[in-house]
This record gives sequence, structure tokens and C-alpha cells, in this order.
Amino acid sequence: MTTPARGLHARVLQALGPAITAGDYPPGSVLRTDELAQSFEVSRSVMREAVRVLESMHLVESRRRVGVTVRPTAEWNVYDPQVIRWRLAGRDRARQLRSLTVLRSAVEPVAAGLAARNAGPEQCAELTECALGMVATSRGHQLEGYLVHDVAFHRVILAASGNEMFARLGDVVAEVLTGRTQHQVMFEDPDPEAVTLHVRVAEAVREGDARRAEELTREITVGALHELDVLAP
Amino acid sequence: MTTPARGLHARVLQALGPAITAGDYPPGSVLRTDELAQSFEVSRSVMREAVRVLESMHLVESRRRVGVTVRPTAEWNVYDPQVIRWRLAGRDRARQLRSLTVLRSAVEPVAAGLAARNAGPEQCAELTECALGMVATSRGHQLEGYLVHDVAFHRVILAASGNEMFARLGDVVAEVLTGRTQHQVMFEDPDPEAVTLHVRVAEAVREGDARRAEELTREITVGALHELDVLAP
DNA sequence: GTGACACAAACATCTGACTTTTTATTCCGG
DNA sequence: CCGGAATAAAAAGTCAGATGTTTGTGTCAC
Repeated sequence: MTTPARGLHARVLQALGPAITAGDYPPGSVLRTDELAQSFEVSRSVMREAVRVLESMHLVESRRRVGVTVRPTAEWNVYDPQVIRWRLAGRDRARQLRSLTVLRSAVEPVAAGLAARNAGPEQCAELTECALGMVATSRGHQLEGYLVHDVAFHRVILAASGNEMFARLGDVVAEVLTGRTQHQVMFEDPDPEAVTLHVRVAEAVREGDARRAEELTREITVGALHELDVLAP
Repeated sequence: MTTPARGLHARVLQALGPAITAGDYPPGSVLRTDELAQSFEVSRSVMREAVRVLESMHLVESRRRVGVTVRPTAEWNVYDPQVIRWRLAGRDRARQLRSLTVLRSAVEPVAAGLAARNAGPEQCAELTECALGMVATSRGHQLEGYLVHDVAFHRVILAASGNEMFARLGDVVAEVLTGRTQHQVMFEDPDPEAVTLHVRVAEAVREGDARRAEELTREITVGALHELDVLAP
């Protein structure tokens, strides 16, 4: 699914990042680069690069004479897809999924409305194809196949909105959908009503009906929220 | 305004980052670490750390035998506050401001609605204080003072929503508001109607009227969009 | 108690050697 | 002429060690 860790420093990150986001090193904890380098059996240079990346994600702060301190959760760059992935794999996955789904419920309807105005024929076709794919895989425990089409569908909507910030939420939504499938926060088969809604959104976008696209997408995201309340209370 | 560059690698970043986001090195360009290190007069270690950070922002990709390639704009982590700041300082500030403002128009109304349900007395007080501060500085070319209260206001709303993802957009909104003030994409005095709307949002939140808070905030963001159309066509 | 000062801890930087991966080129057999 | 295998080279990746720099802390004189 994710690239299998190119480079030593990336492997260190894939161990350290999840540990920090999971709370193994609670905010305020102090790490020493040298010790970390030893425990991971890498050179200081490599460890320093890893720390720099964590620092750019605002997960830690490196200060002379003090060490590398873990920053308060409220300061983390939680829009970094990497951070999202780490957190979805960790403990408070439920809380994380909920706040992300609320974000989706704010953004995706507006994006769908814009998509209805801006989508080109190409994108409309893609959208229809995705929706059909979802229908085809909506029964018989084909969650992986369904996921692929679902992710693609929402990616196309966000991209077709013509707004760069929306488009870049494609990764975030992908993480959410993947996360809830992989971690069994999902029924065995997707909600048939949700599938229908996707098909109708594709229609609305094709017809350029912004208001309907927005409203239908709102129903999808509201449904996702409810589903979350049922499955991850 | 921003921290004045702690460490050598940060200083390199503050030069390279804006250069890349401004398009001085268009996507596909290949940089060599050694050359960069020489031209910035730093050691390779420092340059490597800087590159690693750029890589974590998905601005570049580093591959053996090839070099450091600038990635397509569509892949950048545009939610990284650092990246936002760099881009707002660069060329297509107008386009950037617009897409960020559209994002605000999707998120902030929903956040305000949630804030009306979740805000504690403390936050309500803060909100009122911010609104009053905005009123006080809304006349007589006090744009800097106004900005402070405006930023604080929206931060409180986003934080009071109780949703972590919304809360973390506080930095993004701050960048937008600061950006449009600093770069003269703003009238000499703020729109009086906008000021009034902020006061009324504070009221609505205090009274727990979610629907009204949402609707009023929508008016604020729609106004911001219109203002943008007028001032940065 | 307080302020100046010295010490030490941890990160920060530099350097040079060595390794590894990947790409391009060359060379050979068909 | 072509295709594939051997080869060379380029650039990032890794490491180890020396040295600089900031800063928290404790001490000592007053």
C-alpha cells in the first residue's frame, strides 16, 4: 500500500513517527539524538535527518542543551498524510476517524457543488465509471475492490472541484476510507443506500446540477458520520 | 512575525522553499545536493537535512543517481503552514488566496455551528472580546491591530468547534488573513458590514444558536470571496 | 539572597572516506 | 542491425570522528 521505506532514515521514521503519535513518548518527553541513533543502530546523521522531518511535522522540537522534545498534540501538523496514516494506525483511531469525517462533511458537499459546475466530460466519465464499479463490488464481501472505487470516486469529485485545496484533500479522504476498511470500522457490505447516493451524485455532476450534487453528497457524509457512531462509539 | 530561522538548515530552507514554490525551479527540474551545498555555502549534511524536509513536504523527491527532482505542484503538501506562507509570498498569491478562501467558506460556517454547541463560557468571552477589538480598530487605518483581533476571532471559533481538524486550520486562516493584509489585498478600512457580522456571530455562539452562527459565518466568508474578486481579479 | 561566572551537556556543523543504487554506455554475439 | 549482458560512472546514502555553539545549571564571592 505505502512505499516500502526507501532509505534508512525513512525506516527510522516509520518506527519513531507512529510511536510518537501513539503517545509512547507523551508530549514533553525528551529524547536524545545519540541515544536514538544507538537504539535504532544508525549513524547520527541519519537520525538527525529523521528528527528534522519530525520537526517539520511539528511533532517534536529540537533545542540545544535540552534535546528533542515531543510537542503538544495540538501543535502537530495533522493534515500531513503521513501523520494521518500514523495516527489512524494507532490508539485513538476512533476519535481520529470522527474528526476527519466531520471535516469531510464540511468540505465534500461544497466540492461536489463546484464539481458540478467545473467537471469536464473526461471527469464525468471517470465519475460514472467509479460509481458503476462501486455498484459492482457492493455485494459479496468485496470490500477491497469497493474501497478502490470509493476512493477513486471521492478523489475525482475533489479534483473536479477545480479548487487546489479541495483536490489535495484527496489523500486525506483516501486515508480515512482505507483506514476504516482496514481496521474493520465497516460493515461486511457497504450500505446500499450510500452506493445509490454515489450513483446519483455522478448523475447530478454530469447534468451540472450543483445544488443537487451538494445535497446528495451531504447525505453521503452524514451517513458516514452515523455509521461511525454505530460502529465506533 | 515568524521565528527568525533557528539553525543553518532552516536558513537554507527559507531560501530554497520560496524559490521552489515560486516556480524558480519548475517541476521536473533536477537539483544536485552538492551543488546546492556549495551555492549556499553550507556543508552537505546541512543541505541534506534541508532536502529531507522539502521531501517530507512533497516538494521534491530525492533519487539516487538522478538528484533531487522538483515534484509537480499537484503533489505538494499545500496544507503545511510553511508551504502556505511561502506561496503567499510568491507569485500566484491571488490564486492561492482564492482557493484558501473557498476552503474557509466550506469549513468555517460548519465550525461556527459546532462552536455554538460546544463553546464554553471562557471561549464565549474571548470571542466577544475579539469582536469588540475588531470594532475598536475598524476605523482609522489600524489594519495591523484589526488583523490581530480578526485572526484571534477565527482561531477561537475553529478551536471552540471541538474538532481537531478544524482547530488546526487556525494557522491556515491566520496565514490567509495575514497574507491579504500584508500584501495589500485589502481595503484601507475593513468592510463595516463584516465587522458587524463578527459581532453577531459572537452573539449567536454565546446564545448557542448553531444555525444562526453557521449562517452568519457563511455571510462573512462569502463576503471575503467577493472582496477578493474585486481586489485581486 | 543575588548576581556574575565557569562548566558541561546536548545539539549543530563540517569533513572526508566509503557504499549502494541506478542509469547510461559499451561491447559482443546473433 | 539488434538485443542483451557486462561495465562504468554519477549521484545520493551512510558512517565515524573532530570541533563549534548555545544554554541550563550550579557555584562562589559578595
